[in-house]
Amino acid sequence: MTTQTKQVEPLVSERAMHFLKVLVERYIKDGQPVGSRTLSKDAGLDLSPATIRNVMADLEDLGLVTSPHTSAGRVPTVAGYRMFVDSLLTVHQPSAEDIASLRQRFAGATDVKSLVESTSRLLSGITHLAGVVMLPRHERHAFRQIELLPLSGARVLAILVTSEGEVHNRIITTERSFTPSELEEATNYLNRVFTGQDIKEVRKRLLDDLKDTHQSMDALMLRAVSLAHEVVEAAENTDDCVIAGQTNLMEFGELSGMDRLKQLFDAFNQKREILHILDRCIAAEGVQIFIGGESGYDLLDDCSLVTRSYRVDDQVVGVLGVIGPTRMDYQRVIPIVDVTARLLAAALRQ
Amino acid sequence: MTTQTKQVEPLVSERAMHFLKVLVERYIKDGQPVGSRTLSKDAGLDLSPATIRNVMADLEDLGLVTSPHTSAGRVPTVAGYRMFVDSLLTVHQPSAEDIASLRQRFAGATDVKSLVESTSRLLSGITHLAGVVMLPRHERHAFRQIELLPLSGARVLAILVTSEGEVHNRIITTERSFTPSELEEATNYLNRVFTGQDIKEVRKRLLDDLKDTHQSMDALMLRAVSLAHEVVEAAENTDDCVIAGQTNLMEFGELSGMDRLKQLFDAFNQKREILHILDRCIAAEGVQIFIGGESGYDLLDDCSLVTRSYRVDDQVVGVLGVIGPTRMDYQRVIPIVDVTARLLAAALRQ
DNA sequence: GTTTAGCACTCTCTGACGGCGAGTGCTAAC
DNA sequence: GTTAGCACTCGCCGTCAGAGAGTGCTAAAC
Repeated sequence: MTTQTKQVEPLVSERAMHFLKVLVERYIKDGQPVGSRTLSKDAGLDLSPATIRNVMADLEDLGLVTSPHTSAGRVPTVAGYRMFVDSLLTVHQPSAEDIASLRQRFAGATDVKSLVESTSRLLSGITHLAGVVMLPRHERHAFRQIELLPLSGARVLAILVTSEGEVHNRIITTERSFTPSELEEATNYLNRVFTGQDIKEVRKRLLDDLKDTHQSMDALMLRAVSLAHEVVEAAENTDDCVIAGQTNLMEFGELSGMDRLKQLFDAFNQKREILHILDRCIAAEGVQIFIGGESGYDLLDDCSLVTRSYRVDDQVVGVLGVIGPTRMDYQRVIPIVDVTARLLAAALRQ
Repeated sequence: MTTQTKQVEPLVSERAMHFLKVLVERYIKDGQPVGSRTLSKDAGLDLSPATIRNVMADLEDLGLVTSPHTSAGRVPTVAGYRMFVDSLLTVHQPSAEDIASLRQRFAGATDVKSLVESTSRLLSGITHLAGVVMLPRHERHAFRQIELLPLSGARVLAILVTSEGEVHNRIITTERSFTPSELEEATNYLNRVFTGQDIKEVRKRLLDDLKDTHQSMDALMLRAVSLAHEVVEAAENTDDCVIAGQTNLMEFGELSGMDRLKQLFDAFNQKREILHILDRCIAAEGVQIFIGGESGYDLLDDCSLVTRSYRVDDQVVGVLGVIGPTRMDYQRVIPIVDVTARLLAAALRQ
């Protein structure tokens, strides 16, 4: 906060930071409070445990570490992790085997949905955490083709294809039944008028048309427009995400309260809250990290979230990442999330 | 086994069966071993605990109950549960509120996939167990329409619509790229020739056509046929199932070994083994019950499975059911599974 | 002034011990 | 066939003591 130009005692010494780094690394590895003796061996500097105890007391005063009870070692706090990832972490390239595994498994995905699913599985498999990938949300979809097919009763099957090759279909129940030729006429009209246009434009125009009922459109067109409108809405509301490898979280002792875990899984199934958090990352550049309660959701109190937005044609289309315990191997996970986002973007660009 | 006509001592007395019934009911309710004292109060008959202890010893010899340790009450064995559901259970109609809840929530489902998903959620929600619903596997799909749209590169978007209103789409990479008019020609050909035919027939004919390369078909048609063939295959391989409410299983103490549960969840995610079990139920009439290891999968050792096939037009199309601990409320669950299957069948019939 | 050794203290973990409660099996009497 | 009585067996729970780990503080050493 109050960084001054005068060469003053730094708020927290270089050495203390080094110890914090070593402590966090050690804790991430073992999952157990680390004591002064252990630290004195790990740190490389030739200092006795007693000295280290003094440093630890300082770090505790700063709120960077804490001890579960009087005579246990120290454990990083959320602030400690934050300091670690912000300033202490040396992010190197993902390991050769990780990157090989990533590239290799990024092969034959046939459509967007399954590409996203396998990306999520990939993330979870490689990190042993839960992977989460938002389905790409294009800012603009170009309307390509619509097809209206009669079904039994007063139901119509509407199929909308975007220029990106996505197919959305929906069964719509109408007030009266249409003959095949009526539907064909409507189909032709819609395709003639809207093909190639941005889907949001289409939507707006459709809404306008719907309001001006007294316009020259006859009842069938009106109805057709309303059908198309429903389909367009369905196409727009495809904000969803795919979570994979939830069960990996069951292997971490620190999350093992059964009811705690149940709540977490239930939240994953609901997806709403998770999506809400991801939404907040969508605008951010580079890898985002939420540690512990930073996400604002109590449920994720002892979880961390590492995300990265991915974009196609310089336009953000989604977010992907992993969820795991605060005690996760950030050093390894961050670059993995990073390259996965790039790979997914590349795959979507086709 | 050796039921004889001569009026001989029955293999197991009427009274003992009554006690077994009461014991199972009590154990299902409380989840704790039930002792002779409790049983003597519950059973209605005016018998002292000592008498009941004798009966229990008999039941234990028959392998119908067991005690976790010397001085605990008795607990039903798999054989005990089996006897209970086969002979002792009085299945009555589902409670009024259950049936109301079922009917009410069976409303607005728009397509098959989401209907199945909500059915699965419904099952799990109402029973507090895990619900599982196989996607309907029609014996015959009628080919209705195919659409082939060019994408960037040598890729083609193929959309197949069945008479049942199901839409299958797939991106297919071809050796060379086709012009829109070429694709249109192929589309017209396929629709002209195959519309209304059974999809299996179509498949067979396509395969035949593919073999006779030297026939009069030109290269484009051949390729189009092969595209359609791929789509048809994709449409056929939609044997999948939807599992909902897995987390409900976390609330049962008896399944609470964390690693045990993880294995179970992993199996749910794989779906393969679950599907395999369900497949075995597909031919069976009425409600099927697998108790404990009866399913043959170690993973389900202390789980039971209650399933029911559902059919449309007198033709089996799928299976649905619930998975829960062996200690589940069969009396309530069985009729729920039963009517849910009927309701789903009705909904599919539209 | 920083570092270190020494020491008392605190807290967890573990295993042993014993009493309590629940329930059984057996025997003998009704 | 049924029941009362009794000894016995376990699991559960609280207590207790000892070991181990690690701290905080103080005083001495560098």
